[in-house]
Amino acid sequence: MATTTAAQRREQARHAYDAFMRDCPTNQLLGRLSDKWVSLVVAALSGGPRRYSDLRRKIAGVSPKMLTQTLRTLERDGILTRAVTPSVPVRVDYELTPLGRSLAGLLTAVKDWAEEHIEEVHAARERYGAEEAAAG
Amino acid sequence: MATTTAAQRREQARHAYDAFMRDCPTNQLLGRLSDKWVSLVVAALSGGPRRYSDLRRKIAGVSPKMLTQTLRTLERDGILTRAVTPSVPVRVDYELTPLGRSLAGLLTAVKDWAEEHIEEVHAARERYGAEEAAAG
DNA sequence: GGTAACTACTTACCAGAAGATACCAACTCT
DNA sequence: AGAGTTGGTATCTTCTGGTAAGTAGTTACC
Repeated sequence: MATTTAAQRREQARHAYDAFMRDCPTNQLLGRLSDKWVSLVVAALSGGPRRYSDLRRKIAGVSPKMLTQTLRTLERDGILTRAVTPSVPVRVDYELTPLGRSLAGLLTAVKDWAEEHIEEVHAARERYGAEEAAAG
Repeated sequence: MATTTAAQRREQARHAYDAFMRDCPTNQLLGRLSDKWVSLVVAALSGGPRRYSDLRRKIAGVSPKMLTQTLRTLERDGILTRAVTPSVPVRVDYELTPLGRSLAGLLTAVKDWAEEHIEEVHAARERYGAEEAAAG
């Protein structure tokens, strides 16, 4: 009976690592995931594969440097795949892996939260500013 | 019949804003939420109110500068409240607002994902490194 | 009475990361 | 021949985050 189910192993993993610890590798991983460009790239790819220039147009304001950098680290971490088609001109497609798709739901949820609650946040900022002025 | 339900207004809000746009305020908000310290602070407070030094101990490796900065912006944005008790020595409690609690679930989900999938990410990095060496 | 400790910060400094911009090579289209 | 497409580098400047030290107000200790 030395069998361990996938659920048990997941439960073990949850307790073996703690992102609150500075030297825990999950702390570093959380730092990578907590990135605006990561959120936007993963959200953009959640609808299906996209090309480099396609992502550049979709994610307004991203510089080629940051887009390439973000895509490379996400590829390295197994979140997405990079497929080069040696046509003319060359064509590069990016697509989420199953691992990436499991993450996409969570990151798009945060993005959607921002879109849904921006007005409450703005209202809070105005209240904060008013209190500051009254107190100052 | 000019009535609009809360659900309808939420739906409108979802379409009025687009975090992919550089100049959309939600893009900026997403940038604030996509922060390691924000994730850790909100996750730490999701279990109930905590004091400053309590947070400092819980979130290993955070500097007083970043902790204060993070707490101030989250207070300004209506995610948490700051309550000063003028005892001796002074005591400051931080607590999530209802808005903050609605966000906490999403951010702790990302943190939990990191803890659960760190080994898959490590495996992907090793594969990537091996391919690089073979190709290089 | 001096000084060490506790609280919750603030400030100054600097390395490294992020961002904007320009440029590249290869090819097609007009 | 000149402009436009592709998927990026290279470079320069600005900004952010980490480190380390200082601050204020009170109390406990010797």
